[in-house]
Formats: sequence, structure tokens, C-alpha cells
Amino acid sequence: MTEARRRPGPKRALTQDDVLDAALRLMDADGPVAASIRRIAGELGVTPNAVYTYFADKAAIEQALVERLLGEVNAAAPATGGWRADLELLAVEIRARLVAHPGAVPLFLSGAMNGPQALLLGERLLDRLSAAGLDRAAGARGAYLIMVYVLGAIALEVADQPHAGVLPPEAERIAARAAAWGEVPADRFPRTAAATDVMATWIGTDQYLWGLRRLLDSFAGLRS
Amino acid sequence: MTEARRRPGPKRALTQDDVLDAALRLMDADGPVAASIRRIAGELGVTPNAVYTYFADKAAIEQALVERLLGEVNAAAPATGGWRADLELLAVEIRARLVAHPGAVPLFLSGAMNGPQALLLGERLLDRLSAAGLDRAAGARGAYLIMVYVLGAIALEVADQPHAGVLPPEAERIAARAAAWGEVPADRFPRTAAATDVMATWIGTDQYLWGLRRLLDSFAGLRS
DNA sequence: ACCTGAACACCGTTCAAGT
DNA sequence: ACCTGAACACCGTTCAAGT
Repeated sequence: MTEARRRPGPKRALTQDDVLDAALRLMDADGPVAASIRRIAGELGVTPNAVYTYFADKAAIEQALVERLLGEVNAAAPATGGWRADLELLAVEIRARLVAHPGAVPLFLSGAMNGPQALLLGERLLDRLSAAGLDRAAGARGAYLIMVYVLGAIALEVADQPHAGVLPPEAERIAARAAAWGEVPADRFPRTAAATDVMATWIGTDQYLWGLRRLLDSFAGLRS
Repeated sequence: MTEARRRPGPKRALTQDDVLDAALRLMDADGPVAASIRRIAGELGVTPNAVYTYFADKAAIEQALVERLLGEVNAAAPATGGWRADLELLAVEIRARLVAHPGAVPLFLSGAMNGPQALLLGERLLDRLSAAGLDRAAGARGAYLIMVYVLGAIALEVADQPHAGVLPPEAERIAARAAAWGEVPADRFPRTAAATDVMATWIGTDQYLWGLRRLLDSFAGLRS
């Protein structure tokens, strides 16, 4: 995995996308820490300072990575009609795209999301909540509530995994959690010890949709 | 701020708490990156390797820091009676304690929360949701929904701030956001451009409580 | 048990220089 | 415009040694 992969064809200058590709490959393989400037350069077969031809600093790379993944989300998940189904589809799409690159997930919660793709995603949320009957202010508040929930759930899901690299299948992760929760002392934490079977599924799709539907349900009482 | 502060009194051995105190001081002053092993050691007046007498590695320090701050939350915010008021008070308390140390916030979303204080907090949530009339499974799902919301909102609030150190007053941050949103192109993002006044308040207390109340409202339909 | 000296294998970033 | 050589000021962690 440390082998340098150059793009096919004759020798040519790099691009910003080459840098982002390399960063994503490294993060997928060895976790978030692996995407260092020096290792990215190594992947591309150049010296570390060559990377600064394409990005001002490491923060700029991380910001561009966020925009790229949000772009994938916006490209998929078209609006099909009903606001509720659209929002569920969008939320599921965001989770699928981000969880595919666990090492990139912390970037979404460690910097302001104000790029074009972030704006486009926000615009889509506002549009669907308008269709849901929310007024301007309630729509704006609701859109942020959804983003907080989606990003928070994805971050906690990824953080639950101790190992670097791509996540194991969901069923496997839930089984591992169920085993770990077996050690909870029932005398000190009775309700927790009695609910470990449900808690094991917290990082799963069912819980994700359950929580999302609580939010969408609550919007019903806000129609103007 | 780089001046070494030793504890008062005669020379004595350090403690785990001394290390955590130093780490928090550094993070509060210069952001999350400042809490390096080497700078912590400098604060304490010892060489870097002395820190390894008290913690196995840097991850252990971060884990202990999370537990310490959760302990502060658990120590405050007692139950006063109504489940709704209790949960709101608890959520507000968590936000106050974590936002006071912005540099520590990312730690809550970058590692599994399974220490004693995390368990105690979870137990309290399960207890209050039981009082709300939720059955065992719905209570467990609801407790996680609240944690996802609370941690996600706090993380995004802190991430919105570009500068290291303690956060400016809320009104100041909202005003800065309102100014920044003025640049949104209304032709490409019409709904966004029309809602910037509300979006500026996304990182404020009103939005935080608004979102929390949507969650609590949705629990009403789940009483068994 | 608690701490130091010295080292190893890394970081991000910058400056000057080359083509 | 695009890349390299060399350096600066950092990291986390470990090993051996001292008291």
C-alpha cells in the first residue's frame, strides 16, 4: 500500500484531483493520520514541497476533500417527489458516502462548512422543508437540525471503530458491540445493563433512520 | 502562557490530574494542537518522557480528559422532577461544560465513549426517558438520539470558530456569521440567501434548545 | 517509583534554486 | 509553472540509565 501509483500515460504535471485521490487512498488504507503531506507526496512520486504547488496548506486539502465528498452526495440522491422520502434518501446517501471514507469523517466536524457543495446541500434541505410546509425560519432551523443529526450520527458511528481503514460490515460491528457491552456492571448501571442489546445497534442503519424519523415527525407540528 | 507553572508547596511527584490540568490549560490557550506531550511536559517542568509515568500514551490522556469533563457534567445538573425539564437542563449543562473547553470537543467525537462517567450519563438519560413513558427499546434509542444531537451541535458550534482558545460571546459569534453570510449568491442559492439571518443563529442557545425540543416533542408519540 | 539523556522515525512549512 | 534540496521547528514514543 505504500507503493507509489502514478497516473497512466506519459509523464505530466499533477492536478489538485491527483492530490485528493492520493489523500483519500491513504486515509482509506491507514486511517486519517496517514494522509500527511509527506505521504501524499510519496504516493505521487514527488517531494513534499511539490504538494504546495496545488494547495496552500494541509487545511486547504482537507477543505477540498470535504467539498469533493459533498459533491458526490449532491450528484446522487435526486428529488423524487415527497419531501419526507427525499429527506430520508438524502440522509441515507450522505451516510453511505461518508462512511465509505471513515478517515475523512472528522474533517466534516472540524471546520466550517461553507463551500459551494455545502451551500448546495443546504439549499436542497431548505427546499424540501419548504415543501414540508415549514416557513422560512422553521425551515432554516430544521435544516440545521438535520445536518447536526446526520453529521453527529456518522461521526459517532465512525468513532466507534477502533481500527483504521474501511469499516467492517454493519452486522459484524453490532455483534462486536454487543460482546463489549456484556461487561457493564448491572448493580451500578441497571438500565444500561438491561438495554445493551439495543445499544449494540446504535451504530446501525435502523437506529439512524429511527432518529431521523423522530426529527421528521416533529416537523409535522410546525406546518404554518 | 508558555511559562511553566508548578503546583505550590515543596517539590513532590506529579499526578495524573496535574497532567490533565496542564493539557486543558494548553488547549484553552492555544487550541487542540497545543496539548502535545512535549508541551504538557514543558508546562509541568519535566522532560517529555516523564509524562509516560502517568499515562500509557497520548490517547490515554485524551480519554481521561473526556471522562473528567463528563464527570463535571454529572456532578452538576441534578434531577429536579419533570423528565422534560431534567433533560433540557442536562443538555444545557453538557453544552456549557464542553464549550468552555473548545479544544477538547473533538475528543468526544473521535473515540468510543465507554468510560464510567459516560456510562453514568447514559444511565441518567435512560432513567429520564423511562420517566417520560418510553419503553426499554425506545428509551435506549432515544438516549442515543439525544447524545448524537448534543455532541453534534456542540462540535459544529466549536468548529465554526476559526481561532483557537476560548470562544467569544455568543452574540459576537452570531454577528460575525451574519456578516459572512452576506456573500451568498442569491441567484444560485435563493433559499439560503433569504434565510441568512436565521442561519447566523445556528450556533446559538436558541437554536440548540429549539432542536432539543423537537426531539423531546417527538418522544410524546412513543409513550407505551 | 519517578525522572532524565539520547535517539528514532516522523510531521508541516519555508527558502532558495533549478528547468 | 512546476518541481527539488536543504533546512527549521516541531511531533509521539522508546531504550537505557540514574536516584
